[in-house]
Amino acid sequence: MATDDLMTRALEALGDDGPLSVEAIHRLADLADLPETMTIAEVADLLDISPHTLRYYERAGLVEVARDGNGHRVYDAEAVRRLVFLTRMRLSGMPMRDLQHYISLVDAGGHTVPERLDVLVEHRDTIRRRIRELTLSLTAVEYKIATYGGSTGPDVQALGTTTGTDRTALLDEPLRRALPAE
Amino acid sequence: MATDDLMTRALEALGDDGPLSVEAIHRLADLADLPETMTIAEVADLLDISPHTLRYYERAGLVEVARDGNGHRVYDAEAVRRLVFLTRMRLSGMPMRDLQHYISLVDAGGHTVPERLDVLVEHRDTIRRRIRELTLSLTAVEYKIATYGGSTGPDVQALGTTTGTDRTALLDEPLRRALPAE
DNA sequence: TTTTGCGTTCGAGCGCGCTCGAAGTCCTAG
DNA sequence: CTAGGACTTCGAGCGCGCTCGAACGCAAAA
Repeated sequence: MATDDLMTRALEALGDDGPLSVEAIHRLADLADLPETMTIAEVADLLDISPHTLRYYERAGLVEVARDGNGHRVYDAEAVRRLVFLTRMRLSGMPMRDLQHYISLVDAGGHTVPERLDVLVEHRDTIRRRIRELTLSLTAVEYKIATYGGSTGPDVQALGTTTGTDRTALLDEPLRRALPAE
Repeated sequence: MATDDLMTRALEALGDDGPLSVEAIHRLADLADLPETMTIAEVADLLDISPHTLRYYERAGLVEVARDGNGHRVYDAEAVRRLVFLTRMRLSGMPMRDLQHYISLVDAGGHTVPERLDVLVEHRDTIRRRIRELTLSLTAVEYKIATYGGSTGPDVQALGTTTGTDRTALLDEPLRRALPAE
């Protein structure tokens, strides 16, 4: 049930639009059939990050990667899955530090599950806060665009008198109006 | 009408919750009655940034601030409004560079309005993309929390076999399931 | 055989957005 | 008269997350 909720939300998130989401879908769909092993270039390509970054993550202790006869990295499916996770977390704004902490918990064994949950829950809340902030900003920017663009429209009235020079340019009335006091 | 939409969305954004939004409301409400002039400490307080940062923004050419007899900064209402805008933009992730560009357009006069609109529209799209990304990440994290936490629940079945060691710890099946291949 | 290309390690460097410290000025309270 | 505190300028430093370059190794293609 909770699961259904999540699925629904995920689908909603993709609802309208664009190339970015399509890529995302592909990435995720491909997770189903990962090759046994991959080269650094392949993984970099899959995750859309540079080989440099992959080496950096390894140096940072986020993942261990075996070498072949030539000393080249060989990423097995588990390493790739971990990197998918790490990349997603980075993208969602989790700092390297926290990721290192989390990974150290994972590597420490199953008894750290509760602590891992704490980390995840905290991060979840951080993401939620961020989304709220961005939604607010988005509203402000959209309002500004609307009042700028529709100079002929009725919205302009809402801004009050214009002083000839660019007083409306940075005006922040939008949210003052959009958000009733309290 | 478009305006009503925006108001609605803004209110929705505040719907559930917390202290952060409450602060936001206060900040915005206060915009209505700004004092004629303010000191750096007052502005810093209002915007919840440090005096250091305010000086930095000035050095960066984002705002001009007059001095009093003692060489102390005196922020007039317009400067404060601009700083409110700037702070909001920074919070929403607009880089200093873009802000500098935007401000240079504002200072260049009214004929740059179309170009300013371009900047705003682009930033709006950036924010939207970011929100989508975060929403996706949020779903993933929530799913992981759900499957971790409800170890006794039915959700665990969805994860497939556990291999004793921590294979599920970083498993990314959530989105593979949540997002049908397409 | 030489070149091309993909990989390796190591350490340094960079871009961003602050953040801080030093040294000085000025006003006010005790 | 002195001490405290809030301010000034200036330049340096920092934390983050990469990003890059140098010098090298190996292997398949020309």
